[in-house]
Amino acid sequence: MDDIQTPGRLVTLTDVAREAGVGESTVSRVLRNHGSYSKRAGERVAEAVARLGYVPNRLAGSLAGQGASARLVGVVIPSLANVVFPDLLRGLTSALDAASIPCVIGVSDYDPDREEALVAALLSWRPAALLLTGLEHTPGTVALAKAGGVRVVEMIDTDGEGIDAVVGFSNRAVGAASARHLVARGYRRIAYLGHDLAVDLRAGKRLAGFEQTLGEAGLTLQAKEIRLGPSSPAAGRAGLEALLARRPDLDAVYFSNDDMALGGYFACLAAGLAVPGRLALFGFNGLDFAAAMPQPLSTVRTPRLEIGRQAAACLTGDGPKTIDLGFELIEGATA
Amino acid sequence: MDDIQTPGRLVTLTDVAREAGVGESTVSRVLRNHGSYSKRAGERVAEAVARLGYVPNRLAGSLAGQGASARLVGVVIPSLANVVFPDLLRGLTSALDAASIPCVIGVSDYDPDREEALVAALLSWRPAALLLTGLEHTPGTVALAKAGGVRVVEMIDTDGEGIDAVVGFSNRAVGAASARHLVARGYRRIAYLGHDLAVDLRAGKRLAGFEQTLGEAGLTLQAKEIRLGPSSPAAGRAGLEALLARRPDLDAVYFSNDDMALGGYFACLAAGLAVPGRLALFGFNGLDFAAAMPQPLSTVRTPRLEIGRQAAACLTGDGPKTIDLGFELIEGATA
DNA sequence: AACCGGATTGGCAGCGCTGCCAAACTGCGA
DNA sequence: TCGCAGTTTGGCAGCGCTGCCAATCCGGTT
Repeated sequence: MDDIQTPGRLVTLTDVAREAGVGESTVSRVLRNHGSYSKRAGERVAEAVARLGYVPNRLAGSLAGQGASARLVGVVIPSLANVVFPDLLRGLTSALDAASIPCVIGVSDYDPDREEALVAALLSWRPAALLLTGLEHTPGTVALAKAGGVRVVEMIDTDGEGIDAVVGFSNRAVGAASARHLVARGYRRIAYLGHDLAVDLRAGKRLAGFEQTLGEAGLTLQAKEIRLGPSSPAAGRAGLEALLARRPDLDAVYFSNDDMALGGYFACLAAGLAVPGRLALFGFNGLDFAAAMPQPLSTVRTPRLEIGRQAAACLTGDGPKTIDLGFELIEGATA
Repeated sequence: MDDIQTPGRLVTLTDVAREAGVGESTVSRVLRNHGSYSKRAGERVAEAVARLGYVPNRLAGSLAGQGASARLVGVVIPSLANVVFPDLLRGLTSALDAASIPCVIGVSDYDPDREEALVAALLSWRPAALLLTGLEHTPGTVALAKAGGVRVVEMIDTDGEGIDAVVGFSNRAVGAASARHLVARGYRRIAYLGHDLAVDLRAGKRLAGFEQTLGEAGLTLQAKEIRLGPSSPAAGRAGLEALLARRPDLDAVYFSNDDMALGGYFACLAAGLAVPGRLALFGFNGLDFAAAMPQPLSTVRTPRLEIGRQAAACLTGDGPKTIDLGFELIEGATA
């Protein structure tokens, strides 16, 4: 009865077996509820576990188990600063928690090389699956992902070829729908206000779809304002002020996302510009605040949580390779 | 020269050793750059690794290594819906990435029992450290954390006793400072508008500090409006409308956070109430948008990223047990 | 030519667990 | 009483890696 644990030594399955007076295999069977064991054995093991405060070592378990892959998934996202990605994680974890599979996360800061490094690092934990953001990766990332022998799911973007499974929506289509909406409402002198496109490729795809549709309607983008750095209301406000100083005749602005649009709305409020009478505003994402604004923001709601959930669902079973979850245009009152 | 891998079998260190024509130990030494090896050995191993596309198995590495603890940290946060927690993770990952230590995350949904389950699950991966949110945990969580033999850091809140290390600020002090500000500005008929306090204990602590300071100034809270569910601009807007319907004579409202305050601001805009002339608004957190509003929001900026960074710093070395990072009151223009 | 200290190297046990197998046990009919 | 099929059990190899140790190598000495 040596209850005092040496600080460094944690309780092992062998300890539990000795304490319960059964074999190691029996303990293992009981703990995983796998294979058959007597009621008596189950009770003795449960008691011993409680008495010893045993916490299984999943490193060892995963190593020994078949396939040798751990019951955890690796997730690489470009940023945590943009609500979109926490929302994605939210959908993911809500679905994964049920199976008590934790996420190991890596943040790439929109840097493809960093993403590659993170993928290598995450694969070294032998995850059951790898979840990436977007479809654009370095050749090295693709090679690693393919050689890793794990299910790979690319989230958010469906405009292109995926490695394995893809869950998201078409950013091009979002841009196109946004343009159609503005054109239908009679706006003609339209500008774009966005954050850094070189790093946020999906925003670039939306803009491409937007411009193409504008072109098909015989219109051209009147101006394009790109603010360096991440998207934010502050960038949106400053950007809109700069844009209007350059082109006071604009009648509508398409923003790279709702954060930028909120800043634009603030700029209009501060300058006393009527929205949408004097200037129409159109966002992207359908964030919470958009509906609470004095004039609900015209935007496109993206199925962020649902993407996370479906991505989790992809991990088990072999559903379809590409799931397009679509999006919803919210008319709002700003455009 | 059997380059074709059987799908199921991944390249192991032994394969690399054979390919490079050296011993396993040498490969291990080269890969970890630990111990001494010749330049020639280093090159041969590097070539073999590249040729085979070897990705080390950290499950095995951690199991075999001394201490048997994995180079990853477990993080439990209550939610991903509130920007605060992604910000925390942001600070954490930015500091941890340098050491290429990934985070395994668990989301408790503000449920202490769920937190306990997550702690047990995370500990089974033998993380190098465990990061929790707040100071209130079930006895089981505390017992697990203490028995886990890992460094435990509790983030955000310093109002109480921690298990091991604590990094954050005093929520009571935030509430007190906010109250002092409103009182000094001459507001007397002050109300509180918050989200569910039973689950967000830190908001409760702020309110306690707020009410106490109000009392010391001879004032009482005129009304308290609690909206069920998570904080959001929509809840803030609806809440303020309800509050004003009940008590039209209020001259200031203290919000549980900036999201709620933004909703309140929208409500004022929509109702044509002058801010702060007719009604003053005071928030909490100092989010990005607060500074971009037509009238910058009066609020308290919390060091969220810094908490994450300092928490990461706590993991290595034994700094002080409690780090109070303070906060900054932003005067703004809404109170 | 024999010697020496340090740098470099490979073999192998063992981390904690699981999967496999054979042994032991059970109840029941012959 | 014995045998049999099914259930329950424990022993042990081995997952891929690291840490330890002893063996080997190297360059310069005596």
